Amino acid sequence: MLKTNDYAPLIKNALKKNESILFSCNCTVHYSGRAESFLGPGDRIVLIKPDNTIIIHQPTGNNPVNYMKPGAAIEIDNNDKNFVLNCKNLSLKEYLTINIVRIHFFNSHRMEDGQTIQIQGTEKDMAEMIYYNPSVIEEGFKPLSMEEHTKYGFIDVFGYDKDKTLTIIECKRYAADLSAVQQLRRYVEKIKSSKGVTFVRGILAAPRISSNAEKMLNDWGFEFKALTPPKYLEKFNRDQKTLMQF
Amino acid sequence: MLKTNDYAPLIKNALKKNESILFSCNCTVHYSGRAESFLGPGDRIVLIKPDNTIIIHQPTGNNPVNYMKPGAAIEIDNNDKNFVLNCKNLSLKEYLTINIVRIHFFNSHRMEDGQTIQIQGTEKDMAEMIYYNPSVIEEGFKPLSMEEHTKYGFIDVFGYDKDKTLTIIECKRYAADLSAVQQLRRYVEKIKSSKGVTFVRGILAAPRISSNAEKMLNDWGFEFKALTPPKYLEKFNRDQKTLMQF
DNA sequence: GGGGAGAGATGCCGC
DNA sequence: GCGGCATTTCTCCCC
Repeated sequence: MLKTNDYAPLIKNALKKNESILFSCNCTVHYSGRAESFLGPGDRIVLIKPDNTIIIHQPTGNNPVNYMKPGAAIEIDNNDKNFVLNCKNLSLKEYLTINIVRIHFFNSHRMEDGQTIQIQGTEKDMAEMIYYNPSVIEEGFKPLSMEEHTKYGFIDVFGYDKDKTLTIIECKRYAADLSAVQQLRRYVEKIKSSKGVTFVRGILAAPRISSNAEKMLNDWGFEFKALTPPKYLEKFNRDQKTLMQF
Repeated sequence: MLKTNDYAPLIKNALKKNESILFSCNCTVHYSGRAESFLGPGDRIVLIKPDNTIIIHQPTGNNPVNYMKPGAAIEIDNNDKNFVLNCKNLSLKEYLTINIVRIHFFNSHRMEDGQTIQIQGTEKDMAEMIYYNPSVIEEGFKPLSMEEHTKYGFIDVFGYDKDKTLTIIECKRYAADLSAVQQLRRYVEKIKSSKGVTFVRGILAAPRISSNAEKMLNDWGFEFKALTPPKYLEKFNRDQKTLMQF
């Protein structure tokens, strides 16, 4: 049975060998950086990755209670009284201190993973759907550009309607809120002033829109188009549903 | 040496006993819900909490590559060919499938933790600092309310300046951007129309402001006040700095 | 549950 | 590094 202090060389060795370190312990945690935080004593799971990411989880909840972004320097301050992990990110001016009382279990091992996650159903997928199938907005809509990073902002879809009126479409993959309306308003105003035209159509495309946002949208003369981001894996999804007997 | 399939009863037993489960495995992951995702084969760490949170980490990066929020139902589909964790959250219509090829290590244990993290240096701390020390904004400023949820919106600080002009202060703990200016603009316009006054001062208080945001702020006749959120633990921070020999 | 807004937001891309 | 913006954002709070 290892004593808490005995884990120091294990951690040092694992860090040197670029292993992932996983342990459970009773500890307190201090953080100082963009904000300040303190977490009193309790059992937590600590994950240290080969890129020196540090993630601390309590036994409930989706999010880590404390963490350090990749690239932290990790020092072990180990003596008869204390077992402390001092983590610093000098460029971000962030400091994390884990005071470890007892380690419940410890593991370190090398991980091999070259995969990148593939995600679909994003806002960009929505913009592409509109660009290649402009009739989902309305008949006669002719897109000119998509995902354009101009000095006027990042405009999702930009084109002319059947009456050759300049039209800006802002996509949201989730329910559109007040800030989405204001984003659209910002783009419309910038395009109006830069092109020197008095009217530009603004369309907010999203699965739905909040009541207050819809009111503001109408006040500003913009339009809402109900549209859901495409999920190309839906075939898989249906298969899964069969498999999992939903 | 356990075979991959042998872990099924271990997981079932740990779930029943409300233990936290930690394992490392080679797996593929499918997600379907708000979006769709697929992650090809590789080594990952899987954390399953007693509240049925599921978190999957790759060997690099701060954020989990896949996850399910607390409350997921977990089923084990285990036979000679496959070892699969099927996770569903019916109310959120989210589904996560982990196809496990090999388990590298496994641990489950009970965790005790009743602590809540204490954080300081938030936007609310900024608003309180202004409310109780209004001279940090300017001499003569008299705050009337703080953190007020009115039908006009959530206004950080609201009061009168030395000339008895209605003044709205929007706080940001980080660099103020375009959306912060538009948020202030929204509040000012709402208060103007609801109070029937022609002029309301708008002040954006933040550590700094982006160049474009400052331009928009000036265009709309608002003001910027450089202000940093207070960090009450700074004494601790200084001690830490000494301890850690920065 | 919806709506609004903060967060130690994080992460990505473009300049 | 800054800026602008999406995110399976997450979380909290109020109505």
